Amino acid sequence: MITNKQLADLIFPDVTETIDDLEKRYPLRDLPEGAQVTRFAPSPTGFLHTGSLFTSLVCRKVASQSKGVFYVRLEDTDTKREIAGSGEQLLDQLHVFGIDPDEGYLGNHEKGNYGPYVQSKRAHIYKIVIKHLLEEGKAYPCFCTSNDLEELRKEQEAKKLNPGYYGEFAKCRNLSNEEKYEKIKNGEHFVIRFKSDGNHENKIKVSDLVRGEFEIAENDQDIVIYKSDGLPTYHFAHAVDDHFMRTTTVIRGEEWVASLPIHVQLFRALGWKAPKYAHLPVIMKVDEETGNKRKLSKRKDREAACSYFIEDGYLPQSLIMYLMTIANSNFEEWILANKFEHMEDFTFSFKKMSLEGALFDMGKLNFFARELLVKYNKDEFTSLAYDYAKKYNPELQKAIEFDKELFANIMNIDREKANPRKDYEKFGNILDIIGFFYKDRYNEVIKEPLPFNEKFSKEDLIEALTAIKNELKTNTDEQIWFNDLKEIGTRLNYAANNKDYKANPEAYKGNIGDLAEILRITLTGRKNAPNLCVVMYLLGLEETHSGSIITPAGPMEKWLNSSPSQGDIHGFESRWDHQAELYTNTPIYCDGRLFGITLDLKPFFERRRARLTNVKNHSK
RNA sequence: GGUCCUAUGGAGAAGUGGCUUAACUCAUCGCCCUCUCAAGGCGACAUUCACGGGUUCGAAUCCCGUUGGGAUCACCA
Repeated sequence: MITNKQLADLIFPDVTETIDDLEKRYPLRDLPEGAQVTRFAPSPTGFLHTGSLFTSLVCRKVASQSKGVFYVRLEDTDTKREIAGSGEQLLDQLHVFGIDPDEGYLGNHEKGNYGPYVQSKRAHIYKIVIKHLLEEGKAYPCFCTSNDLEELRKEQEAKKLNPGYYGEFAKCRNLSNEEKYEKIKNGEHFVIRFKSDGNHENKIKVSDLVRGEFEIAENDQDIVIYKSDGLPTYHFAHAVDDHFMRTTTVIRGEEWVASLPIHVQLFRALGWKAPKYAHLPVIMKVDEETGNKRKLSKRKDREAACSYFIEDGYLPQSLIMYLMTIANSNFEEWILANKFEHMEDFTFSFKKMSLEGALFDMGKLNFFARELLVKYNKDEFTSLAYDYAKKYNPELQKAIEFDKELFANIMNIDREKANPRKDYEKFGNILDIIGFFYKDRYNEVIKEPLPFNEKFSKEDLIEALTAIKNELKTNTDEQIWFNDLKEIGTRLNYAANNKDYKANPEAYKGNIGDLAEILRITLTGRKNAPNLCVVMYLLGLEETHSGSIITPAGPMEKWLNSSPSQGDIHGFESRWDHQAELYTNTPIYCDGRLFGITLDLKPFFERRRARLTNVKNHSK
């Protein structure tokens, strides 16, 4: 007659310690009343997922505000999926987002008295507990092969029964100790299963910090707790680790709700008090193919990886702020009232968390990101942008290094003032916005057809630009500059103010805004660009062509004197397709410059340095 | 398919039986301001809370059913 003890000794001959030893080695934590011990337990299988960042944010917050402990545990029991080095990376990324654990696995080292914090290094601990379970007859070795299990599943499917290893289907459960002993002696591969005493018909009450109480069927599956590779499965490791690491609050993704009965059962069988659970909703996105919501997917969605936001030049804090609005519905009002500052003072509550997974909202992220970025002065902003560019964006780095002061001045347009512009949400697309300042990016800027208002004919545009070219002078004084523009406008019959124009639109060609827009589009290639007066100054256009702003080179002159309807002068296709009814196939796009205007910026860039300082902002 | 969760506008949501002719934020649109672009100010955007029943003097709020969405059913976590 083989006893459980003998069987356990056969399987784990080296394990001599007991659960009591472990209890002593990992004593209860000495923490103030109400302190929560939370943990983030990632697998080293890749980069930090946005959902994981969300979870760890909540963990960090809950621990901090209760004066508890937040630690990281590496769950590396799946050796097949493990990606070398990703554990360290995970920690680095958390740090970038300002989430630093108090304890646990910290990448290059461990900290704390409840370790090891890497599961593969805890194998001996799991064995102690499993041996105990074996001795108590609450666990047993199972010799079924994957083929056996596959057949079992097919049989169950045919009979329309719940699939799995349970009750009468749990063949190895009924093996005698002699049989088990024999098989092990013979070197048969085995796993260890937990012997479930649950009944699928029974409902148990479970409680969740965000969902409240609900009922769920008892677990009747004899789940694997010890794999043939000698490592535990998640369920078992969770029970053991969170018990001995003295976790008070398990915060994890919603996908774990379904296995809660297993965990509850495990804790009960071990005679341990289960932690509190909080299952967080998953961040979703609408799938473009199906139109349905689905979990943010690392493979399909770039925003699923936290690194994307960093590489695109978002301030980490903006993502954190956005995630917090998902975490607590009252956060948004709070942070608005607090002018986007000191978000660490916000009190998080599980009750204010929505149960449904929110759709990731890029627009809202951008909103927070702009509000955050607008707080920096030009030098802070420039240095942040430069730090980013050096790491992730060589193009931007080149632009900044070309002339750092110029860059700072561009960034300063309408910045250091009461109601600053909010042009930038991230550093990654800055060049798309201000590329026109840089000569070597100019062709990029005018790649698309320029968005001139269709109400103006080509003749109107020529007239306006020619006048501007000849008469408008760059000025650091916005008032003078604009008066000049108005004068030109008035002469060409553009209403000097909007009221006049609105009162009698027929009497005018357009209003001064239209004229400014024509100039803006010509200079910048866009309908909205920073303050034009400053733009002109920074472009250094005043030094060319005896004070005129636009330098017409050969093609322009040629074109201005040619008839608009003749054929393809320079071999470029028409860029005016949107005005097809007027100018179909009219070749007015010359030498890579729209409208035949060659903005030959070279001299400006060569001579700019001297004039870069002292740019006035004339907004009140 | 079984089990669990869930359902308020384009998005995030407040709302727990009468205070709601449904807060607030983002987005969108409009107006105002203005000397352009912004910024700012103001306003519009769910006569209705997935649908169908019921309870009630009264329901977005409670109950039942239907439908939709999500999660989960591994020697993965």
